[in-house]
Amino acid sequence: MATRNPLSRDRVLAAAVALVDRDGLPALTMRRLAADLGVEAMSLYYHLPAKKALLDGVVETVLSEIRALPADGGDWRRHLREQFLLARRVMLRHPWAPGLIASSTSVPPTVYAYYDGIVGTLVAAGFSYHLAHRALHAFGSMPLGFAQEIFSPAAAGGDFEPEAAEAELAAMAEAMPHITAMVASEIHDAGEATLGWCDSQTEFEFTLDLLLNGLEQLRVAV
Amino acid sequence: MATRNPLSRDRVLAAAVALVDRDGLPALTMRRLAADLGVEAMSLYYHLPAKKALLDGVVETVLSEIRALPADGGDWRRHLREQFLLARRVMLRHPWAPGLIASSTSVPPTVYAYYDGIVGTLVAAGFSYHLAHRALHAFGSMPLGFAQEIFSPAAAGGDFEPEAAEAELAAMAEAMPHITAMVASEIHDAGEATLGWCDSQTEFEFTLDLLLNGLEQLRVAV
DNA sequence: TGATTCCCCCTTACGTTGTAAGGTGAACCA
DNA sequence: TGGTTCACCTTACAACGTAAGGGGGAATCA
Repeated sequence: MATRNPLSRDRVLAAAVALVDRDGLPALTMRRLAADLGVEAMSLYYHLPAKKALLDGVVETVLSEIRALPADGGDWRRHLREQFLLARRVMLRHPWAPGLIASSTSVPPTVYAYYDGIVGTLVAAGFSYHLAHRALHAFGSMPLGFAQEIFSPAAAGGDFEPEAAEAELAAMAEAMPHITAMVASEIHDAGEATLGWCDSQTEFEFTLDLLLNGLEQLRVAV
Repeated sequence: MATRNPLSRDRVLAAAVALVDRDGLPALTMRRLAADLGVEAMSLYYHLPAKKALLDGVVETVLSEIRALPADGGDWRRHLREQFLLARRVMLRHPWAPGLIASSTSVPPTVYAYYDGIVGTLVAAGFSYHLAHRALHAFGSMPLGFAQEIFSPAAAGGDFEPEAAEAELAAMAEAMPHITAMVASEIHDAGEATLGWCDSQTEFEFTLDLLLNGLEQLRVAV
């Protein structure tokens, strides 16, 4: 029956990513992953030393989808903007990845090389190493395509009005008048293309431009 | 002996926070927590429905340490800056909390009230609701006292040179020349008060001011 | 006072998890 | 041909969260 195709670290990791994409992160157990590969759980340990290594490998696999844009001579802001938005599309394909990346302790080596390119872009644009360093920290996780926000799209936005009774809603409005007014104002002004009331793509780009423009001002101020 | 002091949700949560502060998040199991309280594991289920509720409660307990500053009439930037730095001190007391908060799905109600005060500060300073909304997203997790960065203090910074062989270090320098130069430059310029080469307090304040100043410009531009 | 109820904690047990220890057959190399 | 190595398997264990139900002491009610 078919060819005798032995496992490999890469095949295991690819299957793991596919599994998590399909059934979510909690579904990634050694036994289920092995079953997907037509194998017993302990067989995975020949290719990976432990579950932690599996998770690290999954992170590494997802991050490898982020390709570094070649340096063009143009505006550094435009370049990094495109780079980060490109990374963001990778994260949208694997919505569970930001959480996993944030919880993983070590940073894979490929990420260092990736960040090196960003620093290169900055210094080529006239940034001092000192300011480039600050900029890296200020970007936070944006170079990898996500901003770690407290209000996840699922938690906020959708759940605001649906299942709340009218009395609760009134109490809520009294307890937090400003947020209530803000939501009302935003819903009123929205109207057109916005999907819900929190377009994470728009928020991402807004924050990104805020940082890029702020850094540009610091750059020329020297 | 002593007095017959029954458990309560609050006592359980307080013990849980103490346990995690002492032994780390993975040590928080129902059995260990019960043992700390001189009780059997299943007894906890009388006060909490499940482990998830325990974790939510722990998050809630930590966040309750963050007190909202009373609104003063002064500069909004100064006010929010103090507020966020005050929140940061809470997180420094519980370094595991950011990770737990980020991984928790729902946002406790107290946080909504807290964010309401921030929106109030912004609109009182002349922000439109629209811009205040954007600002909230841009702040990310800073109102709670932390910025989710990829390079954790433990991962980067310290581990850069200690255990690397000279050959590896040279290869690393070749593979990522910009970061290498940046580190060298920063170490050279540091000298004085900075602890290591990544003062997270300084980075936090830098990013915070970058956002505050950028938002101020957008505010007056309208 | 005696009976009942409720509160608070306990014992036992189950399924699932990651993984240590060691076995097994095929392929390969001497 | 006999040993070594590879790739996978079987078995087993400790620790996890938690479902099910028991028990005893205090409070409440007749």
